[in-house]
Amino acid sequence: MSRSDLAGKAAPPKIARPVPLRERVFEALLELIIDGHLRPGQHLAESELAEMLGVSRQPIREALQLLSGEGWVDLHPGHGAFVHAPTAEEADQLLAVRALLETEAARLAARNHTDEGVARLRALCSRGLAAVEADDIDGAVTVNSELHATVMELSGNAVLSDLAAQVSRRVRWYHTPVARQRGRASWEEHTALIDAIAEGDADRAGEIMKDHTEHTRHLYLSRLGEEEPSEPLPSKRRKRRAPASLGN
Amino acid sequence: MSRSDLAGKAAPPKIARPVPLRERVFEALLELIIDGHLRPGQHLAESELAEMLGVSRQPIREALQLLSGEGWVDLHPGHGAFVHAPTAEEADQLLAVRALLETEAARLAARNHTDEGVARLRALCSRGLAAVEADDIDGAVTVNSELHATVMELSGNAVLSDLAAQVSRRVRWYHTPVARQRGRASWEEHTALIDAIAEGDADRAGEIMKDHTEHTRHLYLSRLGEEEPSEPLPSKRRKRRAPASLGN
DNA sequence: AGACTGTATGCTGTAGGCAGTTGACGAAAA
DNA sequence: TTTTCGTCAACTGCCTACAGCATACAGTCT
Repeated sequence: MSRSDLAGKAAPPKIARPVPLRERVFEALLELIIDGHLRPGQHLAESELAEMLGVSRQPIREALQLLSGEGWVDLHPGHGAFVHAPTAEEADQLLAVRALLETEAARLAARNHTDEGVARLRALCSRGLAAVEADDIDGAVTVNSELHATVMELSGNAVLSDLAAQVSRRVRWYHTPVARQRGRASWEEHTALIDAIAEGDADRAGEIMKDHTEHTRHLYLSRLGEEEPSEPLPSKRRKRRAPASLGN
Repeated sequence: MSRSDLAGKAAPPKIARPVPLRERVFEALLELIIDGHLRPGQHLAESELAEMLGVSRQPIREALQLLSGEGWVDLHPGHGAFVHAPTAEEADQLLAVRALLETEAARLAARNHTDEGVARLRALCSRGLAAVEADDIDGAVTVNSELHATVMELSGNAVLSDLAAQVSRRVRWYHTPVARQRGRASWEEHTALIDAIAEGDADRAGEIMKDHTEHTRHLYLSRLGEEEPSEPLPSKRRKRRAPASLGN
């Protein structure tokens, strides 16, 4: 039976699903935000974006709401969307939460480790080291994300994985410039992490991951201190409110 | 000057901002889902909902996307929205993540504790105990949520708080029936937790919160085992695919 | 001159409508 | 009887249009 053969074989690469327009708009706007073309605090008029991207307002609206859900833009009812203005305090909190989630994931991954999973991790680690040797920063960052995502997957907790994915995406906003400085050291820590996971040593894996993420966190904070000496400590909690009327 | 008088006085209760329709639709649909009027796996046709609620399709769409973002419905491009079918495995993972986030929040809250914050916690605890004594389950659940939310707030990490809020809302889907059984014990643990926070003992606060959340988690799992003896262990990972599998 | 009010403009929120696609049912052929 | 193809209905995705509100400006009155 030709039919059952097809049904039995295919499926994995969920073939040919035309990507909804709202998601392409989402990606486009996200890139514009990360690139800095749309600057923090800037008001995003739907009509304007619609004309700019050559689509109607509807997909724009939906994309903006997706972006709002992930914290990239702030939605003020009746006033529209504004590019989220990340504060030093928020970045710190984000990195702290990431550390927490990743640590737990490493612990769980060590507990549920499989040969196949460890092999995938080692493969990614090799690729990452190669990228660093070749001075390919973007590649290294990408592989780094994949590796952390894989650890998440191996944790076996899908909910944890989803949450961490959200957080990681936001973290990558600040992460790229830091990656250069971390360089090799980061990947040596990865190797140690994988060893711990392979041995099923949950506590050690968690500890390594915690140190690993805290390293990047502190590196980020120190970098920030150099660049913006005016606000070295995340103390001021200035809520940026865009329209005047919402002010008080 | 009459003007400055007015400006100086009012403001606190952010007067009369007409709630966007999509949010009211969101609430309405959420209630329908939790109530069980919309059953897991059910297909949600936009036109149908629009007519049912007496609004246009647009706010329905936006509400569905909000619901999707929080995991209440699954959105399949080209096929529409389906009420999410929670599995035992997912519930367990959700409760595990909640435990993780709450534990960290308790630790941070203890570190940043203030007299004012502790006072608020104690007030909530009293209200909760009163509700339990009066056999007011719904009230107890509400106060319980407020208390946990307050601990989150006192942690000082807004990102952590947002994530936990998401998770908690989903947890409450299963939580209500369990609350009855937890009863008094839960609130005694709360009291101990607040004491630890008041003393600034981060480790103890974290430990208590961990035990506290794990208690409810295990209670939920054991309850589940009684009701659905066919699936006592969260082992089967059956990925439910909406369009095709609606047949079975 | 300063403050207040009326008007105008731009935006968001919502509605309605059209085209493309998907899935199902039924009819015809093997 | 089973398989396959054609037709049809329903729904989603997207676009356009309108109403309500907020803000900004200008004119007028004190």
